[in-house]
Amino acid sequence: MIDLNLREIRAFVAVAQTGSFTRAATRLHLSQPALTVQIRRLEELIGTRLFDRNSRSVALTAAGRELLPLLQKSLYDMENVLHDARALGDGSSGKLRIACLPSFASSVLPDCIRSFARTLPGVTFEIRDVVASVVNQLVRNEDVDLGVTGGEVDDPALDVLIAGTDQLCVVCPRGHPLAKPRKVKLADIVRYPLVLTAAGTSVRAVVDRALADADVEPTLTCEPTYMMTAVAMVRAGLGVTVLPGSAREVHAEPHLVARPIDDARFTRPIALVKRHGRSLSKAASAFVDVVARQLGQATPDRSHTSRIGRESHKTALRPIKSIRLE
Amino acid sequence: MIDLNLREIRAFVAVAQTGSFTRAATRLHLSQPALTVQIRRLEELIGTRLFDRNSRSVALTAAGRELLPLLQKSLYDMENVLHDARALGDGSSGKLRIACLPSFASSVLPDCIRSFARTLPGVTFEIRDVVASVVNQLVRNEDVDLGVTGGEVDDPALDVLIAGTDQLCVVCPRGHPLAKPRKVKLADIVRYPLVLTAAGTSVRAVVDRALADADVEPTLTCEPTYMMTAVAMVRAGLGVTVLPGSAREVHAEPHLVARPIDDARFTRPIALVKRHGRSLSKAASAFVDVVARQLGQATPDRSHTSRIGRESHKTALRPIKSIRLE
DNA sequence: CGATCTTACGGGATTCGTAAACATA
DNA sequence: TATGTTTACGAATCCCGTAAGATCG
Repeated sequence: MIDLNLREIRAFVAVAQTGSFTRAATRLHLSQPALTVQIRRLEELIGTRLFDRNSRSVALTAAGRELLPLLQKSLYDMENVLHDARALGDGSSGKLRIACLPSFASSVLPDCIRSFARTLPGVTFEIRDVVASVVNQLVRNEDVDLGVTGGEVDDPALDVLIAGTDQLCVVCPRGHPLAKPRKVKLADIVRYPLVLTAAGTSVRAVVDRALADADVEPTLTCEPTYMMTAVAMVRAGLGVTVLPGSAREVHAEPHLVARPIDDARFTRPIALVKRHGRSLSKAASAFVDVVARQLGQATPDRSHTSRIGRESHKTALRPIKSIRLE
Repeated sequence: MIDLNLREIRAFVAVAQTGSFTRAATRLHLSQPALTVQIRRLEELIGTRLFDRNSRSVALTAAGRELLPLLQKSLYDMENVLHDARALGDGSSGKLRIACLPSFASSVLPDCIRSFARTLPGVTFEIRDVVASVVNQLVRNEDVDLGVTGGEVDDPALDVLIAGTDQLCVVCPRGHPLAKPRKVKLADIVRYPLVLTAAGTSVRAVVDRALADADVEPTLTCEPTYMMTAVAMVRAGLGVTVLPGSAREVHAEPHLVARPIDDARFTRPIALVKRHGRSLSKAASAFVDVVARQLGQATPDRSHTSRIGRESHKTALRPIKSIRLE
């Protein structure tokens, strides 16, 4: 194994280019005798003279002439890689892999990425919008760097970086009785036929538990897989549905209204998680900061009851204020 | 400027590949704490963690994962270049550029190359067969590593490595009066019409000086540029010619005889030269040795008078014994 | 003789190995 | 608790800069 220093190659290149030890030493910010030693070391390492030199002239030997372009290219490549490595290190480049709940992916996440890209434009993203259980699995397997998941996180393989809650809303047509009262209670909701997303999502888990708690059994009209389907069914008058307030689908229908449910059980835990035992890259922790800031700005205000339609489209790029930091 | 050691990259690769500091240290013949320090140095240099590690597991970080293939490739390339460099250094590869008199190029040189290639097959050759003055100029300009030149060498820019003489021969038809006598003298030759190669060659210079010395003026039938032309003219009966005994053309005509001239002035100095102040590569000095050995074997014997024809073709690959070491 | 490379040498930084401390499954 | 990483520290080495020496044009 050849123990070589990049400095020695730089020294060789510098002497070859300047044709003088003295000038090369100046360029390298080195004393000239030190350069002599470096070149000699390199020559001994390689096993041949690289320069024919005397007090008046320095010239490449045959071996040096053949080696110069090769070593120069290797040095250049290596320096490029190290440069890239530094960029990776300080977070100014790299790829951030994120698994994310669909509701978050379609609401807060795009703004986070936009905001993030303003300060670190070199970072690219790989987003996977999947249900909570898959998010957890992807983070566990280190297939992603960060995960936005729903439900309680009690997996020791997962570290919670940001915890929050997502306010669940009841979605009903404008003019529906539920659109009127100041506070919507669980008891009010179960009076109407319900459309609920299929089992497996964290929202459905929350709703089922709350219903079981209250020992009520609502009429289930339908159990679609996608939230957008649920919205369409409500629009068609098949009943009302319960969705995360952060979900973009909630605001997609002009004739529907979303109202927060005044019941502590109807909040869904949301967490930004990473794999336990794995550190975050600079870029990743910068992203965590961005998400925290984005959510920190969020004020749980009337936007829950905001009417859907042109107004909401105007503000479509602003974060949806359903998620609250804990 | 990043001051990096190849050892540190090897350490990174080894740990990444083995997934363990201990195993990597063993592979690198290093104590494990030393490895820890090396990795830490590299991490500080790059500015980011490369491994997430605790007492039970070692895993690449995101940055490490992206960097590993890049650094591995750079390391691989660099090691290849260094390997090639060593091969260049010990003479087992490289290109040898030689400028050479045509007579030498067609006689002794091919055997030297063949003999050389047996021990150092990795070395390639670039041969230029040119007249003496051009040989000298090419060596002076460092366009070639070695030169085989004719005539006295008094250029301070040229170092003589091997000095020898080339016996000049008179070439005449079999049965010609000059083919008979035991010793051929200058006076014998000038009785016949002469074919002499054109001015500029070292042979012509030698002959001209000898003739001037003796104050004789021969009949010049023709002054061809190429020795082969001279031989053809002698074959056609236009006269006799004087050629270096080493020239292959001398033996190309079955009906001609070459006889050494018994006159000290009819020897042409031959020298293997290099550029003054430039060292020889390992391969080059090995080649000088081969040439010396080849010429050392040469015995200035009856081969001068050897009849031309099938016999000479049989021995065509053996060195032509006209050149004598000094 | 002057410009430039080489050698000599002392001080400081680097790097190694040993031993002890520390951490995690 | 056992395995494996990190920290601590002394010793050897490496590497630089200064100063003196050597060499070629």
